[in-house]
Amino acid sequence: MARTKEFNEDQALDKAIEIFWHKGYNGTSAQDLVNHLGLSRSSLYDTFGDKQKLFVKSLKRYQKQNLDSLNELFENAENIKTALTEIFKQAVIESLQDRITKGCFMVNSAVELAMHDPEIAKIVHDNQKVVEDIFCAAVKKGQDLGQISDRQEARSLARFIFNNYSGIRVLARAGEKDKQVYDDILKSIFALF
Amino acid sequence: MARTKEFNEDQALDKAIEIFWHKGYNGTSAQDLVNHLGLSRSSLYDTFGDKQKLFVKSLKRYQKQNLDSLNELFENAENIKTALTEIFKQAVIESLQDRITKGCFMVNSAVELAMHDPEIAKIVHDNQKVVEDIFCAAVKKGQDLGQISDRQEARSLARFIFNNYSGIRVLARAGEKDKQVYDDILKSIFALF
DNA sequence: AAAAATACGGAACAATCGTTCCTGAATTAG
DNA sequence: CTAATTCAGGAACGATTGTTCCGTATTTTT
Repeated sequence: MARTKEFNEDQALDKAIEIFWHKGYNGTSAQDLVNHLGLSRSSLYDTFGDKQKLFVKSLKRYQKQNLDSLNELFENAENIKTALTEIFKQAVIESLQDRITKGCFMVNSAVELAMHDPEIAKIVHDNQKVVEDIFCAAVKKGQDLGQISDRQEARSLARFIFNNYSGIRVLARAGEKDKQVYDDILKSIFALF
Repeated sequence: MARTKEFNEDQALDKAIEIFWHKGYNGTSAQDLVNHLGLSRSSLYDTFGDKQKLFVKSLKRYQKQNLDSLNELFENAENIKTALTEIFKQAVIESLQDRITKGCFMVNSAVELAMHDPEIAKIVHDNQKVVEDIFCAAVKKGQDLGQISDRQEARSLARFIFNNYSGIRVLARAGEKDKQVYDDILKSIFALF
């Protein structure tokens, strides 16, 4: 008996990801959301509750999207070391080409909010754990296949990779546009494998 | 013929650093500043102009303090590799012991503001350049003294070090309290030297 | 002592914040 | 058609935002 929803909730969430990613939580106003999502104030609050709930939902969706593509990458990878370089090279490409560089939504949120919002802190921490596990499994596989040096323990390498990924995303967020800087970092990172 | 200032401007700036570091720019209200600095609203605005100017002054002071201690560390260092490990170990100690972990004020500011405030972007970028140069000079010296492997170029290693330092500070800001995580990262980093 | 200058606390500002509510139009199912 | 539900738009909410201003107290210099 009801009118059907005219907007796609997931599409709206994708829009929310965009603007929260770009401006941060505190930097995004309710008016920004109305403008960017194309929803009315009322629809927005009826659908998502409030700003914090919308943010959490956006961040979780972003996380899922990234984890999915990360898993897919490693599943289809013949060479693990190549796959790892692809991840970093992709991050570099995004950092250089984005006219407005947004870095990583998860990293940005961790820095801005993890200390002050326990719910965000949990998401960030879970994400770290899961990504680390994915890296760790991949490294192990790579070591078994003789594609990655086993002079370092897989867990240790995984954490190291995660750390450098965060660093590069911060660099991007800070607006670094010199490809050589990224390439130098990558060169050092992969000297370890 | 004038009354003298009753508060120390530098001490007030140190207080401002504390609260901006903890809560971020957008997360810190004028009332927060009044409460934490112990100044009246009027004195605060008379002395520092406005919130943005106060933030810029705070960040610059923080930068100077850090650069000074960084330079001092390397000047007095007999062994460069040891000095580098000290820097990271110190960051880890701070990350673990701080009941409320604040990460690095410069990294936090880069993530929150560099995209949206050109003045902050310039500070962040300058800082990156200067720190990178300090690291680079130190690495070169270390390589000359045979304390650091010269399989990697100094500039590349310097950027790599900077990147990992950023990463660790993000990890701290995200609330990571597991020492093993940091130690694993450090182990990988210094396997390269 | 008089005059000049500054710090102070607090009132007050307009603007914006996130949020709620109301109205009327649109669309669906029975 | 009727009833039910959701839409959009905008008015309005109280709270908080960053900022300004004023009156008074305090201190310094002449």
